[in-house]
Amino acid sequence: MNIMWFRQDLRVKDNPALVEAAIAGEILPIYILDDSNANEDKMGGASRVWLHYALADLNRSLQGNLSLYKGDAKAILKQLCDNNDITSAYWNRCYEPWRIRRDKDIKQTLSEKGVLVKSSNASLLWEPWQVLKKDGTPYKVFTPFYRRGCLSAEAPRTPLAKPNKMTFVDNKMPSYKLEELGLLPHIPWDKTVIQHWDSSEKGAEDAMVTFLEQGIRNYKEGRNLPAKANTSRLSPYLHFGQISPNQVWHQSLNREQNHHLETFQSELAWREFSYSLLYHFPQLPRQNLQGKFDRFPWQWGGDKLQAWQQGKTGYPIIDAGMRELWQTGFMHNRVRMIVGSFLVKNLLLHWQQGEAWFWDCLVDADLASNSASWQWIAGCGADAAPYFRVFNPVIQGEKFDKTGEYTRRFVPELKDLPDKYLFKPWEAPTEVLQQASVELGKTYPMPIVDLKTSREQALAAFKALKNEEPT
DNA sequence: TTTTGAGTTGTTCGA
DNA sequence: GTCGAACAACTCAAA
Repeated sequence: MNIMWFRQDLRVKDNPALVEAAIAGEILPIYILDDSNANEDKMGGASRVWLHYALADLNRSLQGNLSLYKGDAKAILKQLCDNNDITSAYWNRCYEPWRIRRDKDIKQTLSEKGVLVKSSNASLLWEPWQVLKKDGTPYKVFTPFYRRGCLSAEAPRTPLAKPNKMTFVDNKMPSYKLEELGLLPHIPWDKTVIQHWDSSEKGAEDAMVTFLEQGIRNYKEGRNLPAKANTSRLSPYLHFGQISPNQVWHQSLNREQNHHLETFQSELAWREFSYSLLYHFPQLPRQNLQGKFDRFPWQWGGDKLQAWQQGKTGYPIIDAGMRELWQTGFMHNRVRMIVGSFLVKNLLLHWQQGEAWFWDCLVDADLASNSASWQWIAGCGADAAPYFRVFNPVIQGEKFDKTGEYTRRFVPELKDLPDKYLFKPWEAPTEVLQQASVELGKTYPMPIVDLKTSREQALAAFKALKNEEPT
């Protein structure tokens, strides 16, 4: 019999390893919650909730045959082989540094036991080792990575169908019930998050179809407007592999090409770029990619970090974003940039604290995308924004949430403020505040930093960094 | 090796 | 209100 080890590929359609296992013969499908090898990259709270429902859905697709385990993957796989007559094991590749290390070790161990091991690519359009510059080194700038590296490489494979026949066998080794994995929190905050989503494979396909039929129509501009449904919202499904980038890529290529579709395709390529960075620079989640930023005077902890996390900074667009994150496990991309810039450049807090908070709160938390994006906004990453690019939360709010629909949705205590003052309530005349039942410092906080002075502080710190002698 | 052109997402200031 | 320049050079990629 053949082990099909599900990991970040929780789907039955377009699953190369599952296809291989089905061809090989009888399948023993398993999932292992491996916290013991993840160390500081252990899955966050929101991701665990998503995973819980994704596993339930996958198990249904496999007619209840998915065996669940938790613990060290190598030990569990060895036991599985000892308890069953295993001839081969199939899985799809993961790219987090700890998983690469672990899987390499497991592959060797199983091979030594006489088990045939085969891994496939199910989650990237191009393998990170495949897209390199002519001199064999990895790209550090997105545009040439995508245009020359990706688009001139071999086209991504076309999606595979669900295996038309899957034969399952009895697993002789006892496994866990889904509830016993302990993925759901003790305090039931998960209900409010998960009600915003259909975290199934079908939900992924529905989201893709809805997006490609509706949201894409005005994607290029609309994707910046957090009140609009112009973004794909596919990120959690892509992270857990409930849909593959190949399915999305080919569905998008099947349509008449225009600049909206091209913009969306390049967003899929940003995901690839993040994975390439993580693969070639495995220190990405923990170290500044540009070493000189090690001397940047970023701070750690304190009241301001807490205010940011709780959505109580006194800047409405920031607070709306942070509350969207807390309530739904998601934040619109434009707002992620605004809150990120604010944390790093106005509060002067280290980007790793933002990364850690997102990691815990996002249902789409992804080591590659999360760390590459935080380094980008902090200015210390690959292809990073110039240091003088500091987002102004008032202007950004006025520009991208003109009608205030998004901000009022998540900061309802300001819903009666007129548009003119919605993004800067501290400038509103007393009678306007009274009329809107807003009492600054009571019903809504005063700004925790001054935009002008904090901006100047950040610019000065960046400038000092530049002028310092290299160590 | 040297040269050349280009680089996701912004803000402010002054004309 | 609108528009262009300044912000600061630097690194990357490719010819």
